[in-house]
Amino acid sequence: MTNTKLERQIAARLADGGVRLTTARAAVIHSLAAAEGPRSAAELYDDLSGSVPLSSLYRSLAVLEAAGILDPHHGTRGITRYELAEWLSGHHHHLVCVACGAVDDVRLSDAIEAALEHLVGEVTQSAAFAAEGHSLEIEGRCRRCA
Amino acid sequence: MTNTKLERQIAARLADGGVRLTTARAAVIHSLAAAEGPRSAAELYDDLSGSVPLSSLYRSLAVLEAAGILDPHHGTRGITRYELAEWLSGHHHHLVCVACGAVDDVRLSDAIEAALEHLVGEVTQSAAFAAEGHSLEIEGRCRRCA
DNA sequence: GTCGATAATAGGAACGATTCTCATTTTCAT
DNA sequence: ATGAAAATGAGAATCGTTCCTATTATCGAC
Ligand SMILES: [Mn+2]
Ligand SMILES: [Mn+2]
Ligand SMILES: [Zn+2]
Ligand SMILES: [Zn+2]
Repeated sequence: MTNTKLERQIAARLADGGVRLTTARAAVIHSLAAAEGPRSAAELYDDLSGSVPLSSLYRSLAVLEAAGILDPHHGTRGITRYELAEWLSGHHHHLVCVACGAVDDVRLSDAIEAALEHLVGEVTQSAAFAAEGHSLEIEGRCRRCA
Repeated sequence: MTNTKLERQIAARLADGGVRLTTARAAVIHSLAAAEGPRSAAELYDDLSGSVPLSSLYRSLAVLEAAGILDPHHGTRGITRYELAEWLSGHHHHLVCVACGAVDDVRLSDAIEAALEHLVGEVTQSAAFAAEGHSLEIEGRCRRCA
């Protein structure tokens, strides 16, 4: 009965919403926790060797997103990838490969992140827009596609 | 025979690639040039009152993207929106409404944009990643959804 | 522990955005 | 005007995703 901090946080949040942590949902969460970037339904289906049917997988993803456990990320070719929500994984940004579409996480140093938040604040002061968050995507070529 | 600078730039680029500037393609470009943010195929179909069939519209968008005239933007619910490429419209960023999905352009001041580029440079120096561009999306609520 | 209410699952049908196919039409250079 | 190449339009096909429904698992009350 391992109980990491992450698992406890997730269990608590799900219990809060009256959502059950089933084995399929736990499997999805473990795959995503181990991943180095957001994963699509198809990729997770592979990761889980098809042990969770696609329809159930999609439902799990929707439920976990609604519960605030996962955040969706809309990438190339209309494919949605999911990752642990930032309150679980920490705030970060993405390196997106323009050649293969792979997405890797990148964490900014505190100084850089602070500077970025400052920029966002300055931008939205003028616009009639209530900012709630930001995401910086750096586009380029990954190792393999370099 | 109006010939704005934008039209001349586009005509030249298309000629370069042996791509014809047909009336349908010109109509798409005019709609996008007038828009205040990226537009989806369905939205353009509306803008053009169905005068360009959907299949042709999609083909036009693909051709214009391949020619470097348009840039795709992948948003919520697997919907791709297109806008004029930045070498035509100028570099800018986006305000994305988390409620309705609307996307508006936002241009950063030179000072802020320079600071942002500096941040991106610092980030990618460490990562094994050849950065080619960046996009900052500010998420929040638009006027209507506030 | 059993029971009933409620939540979750599996499988497939249905859906919507996008792409493909192909016969016809338009365009351009000659 | 003529022929080659490019573009079009209508619909079929594809693909990611969502919906439906009958069945099964889970939880709390007894
Ligand atoms: Mn991430
Ligand atoms: Mn834009
Ligand atoms: Zn790559
Ligand atoms: Zn809105």
